[in-house]
Amino acid sequence: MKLSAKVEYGVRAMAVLAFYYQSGPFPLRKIAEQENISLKFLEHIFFKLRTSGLIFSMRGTRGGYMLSRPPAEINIGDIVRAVEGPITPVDCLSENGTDPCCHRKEGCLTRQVWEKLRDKINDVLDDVSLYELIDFKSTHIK
Amino acid sequence: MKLSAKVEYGVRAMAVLAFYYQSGPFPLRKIAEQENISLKFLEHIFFKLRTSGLIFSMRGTRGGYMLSRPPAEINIGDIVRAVEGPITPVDCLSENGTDPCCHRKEGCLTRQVWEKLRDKINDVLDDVSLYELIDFKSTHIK
DNA sequence: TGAATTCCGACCAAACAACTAGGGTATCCA
DNA sequence: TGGATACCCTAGTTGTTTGGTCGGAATTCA
Repeated sequence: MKLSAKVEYGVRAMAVLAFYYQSGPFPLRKIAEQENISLKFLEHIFFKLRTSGLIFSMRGTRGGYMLSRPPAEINIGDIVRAVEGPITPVDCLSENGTDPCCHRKEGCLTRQVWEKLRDKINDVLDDVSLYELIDFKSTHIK
Repeated sequence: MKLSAKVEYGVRAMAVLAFYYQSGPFPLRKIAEQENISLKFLEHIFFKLRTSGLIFSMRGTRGGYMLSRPPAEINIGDIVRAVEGPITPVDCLSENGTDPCCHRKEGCLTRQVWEKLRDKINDVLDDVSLYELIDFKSTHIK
């Protein structure tokens, strides 16, 4: 029941982008330095974030990444799902019906528990936006 | 963000024990057959369930396992934590303070999100007891 | 005794996670 | 135009976890 390091890094990196939103494209190298994350590793994460449409990129000497929506419109759940894929506490809930547990949708006793769990996890993660994250920072740190 | 197969098996096996509660010790081999789980693998799982105090065992020819409390007093969260250990969405939340994220408890922006996530997961899992699981079965299947 | 059962430690193979390496390509600016 | 910078892509490496097996010892009961 763990999130991966990729997700942690992804969220922290996106928080940086949120903080510098409206300052033009922000280079990955700086994020890597600020957050002490391997640049090469971050590249992989940002590939997923970009193909998920959460950010866009600009190449060249003054290039970098930018959020494609305002921080208030990007929530943690978006980032988690972009980096890790859809949240499925047990394989039984994913759509490829190749597992023996789910022959009978009615008969799987535990299924409804896992469904509720999945929904609640999504709820929590979708309830916090990047804006709230950096707003907390501004209030308590700066 | 996945539960392990151990947890799935553990919950299903505990549901069987709940169903045969008050019928004396129930042998692991029968559970393995009913639920189509490797007996040897189940042994590992039941070691954890036993040392966590959720079940007790009786050796010998008519031995087996029994719930140590009524089904209504054992919830899914108990089983998950017994088999997988405490739920910690990110390592940052576990108590060994060896990670770089948590020098400053106040400054970790994302920490409160993960804390809320952890709490909600526990809430969902603690909200369903074995009794409710097998009661659902009795109502809809039998 | 012998069969059925729990208990216990070691072992193993495959998958996964967390990086790392290194080059390729596009773009920008001077 | 040319070099600097940044993004893009493939693949390998290393260590841990997961899921599972094996063999055997201890215990109980008929």
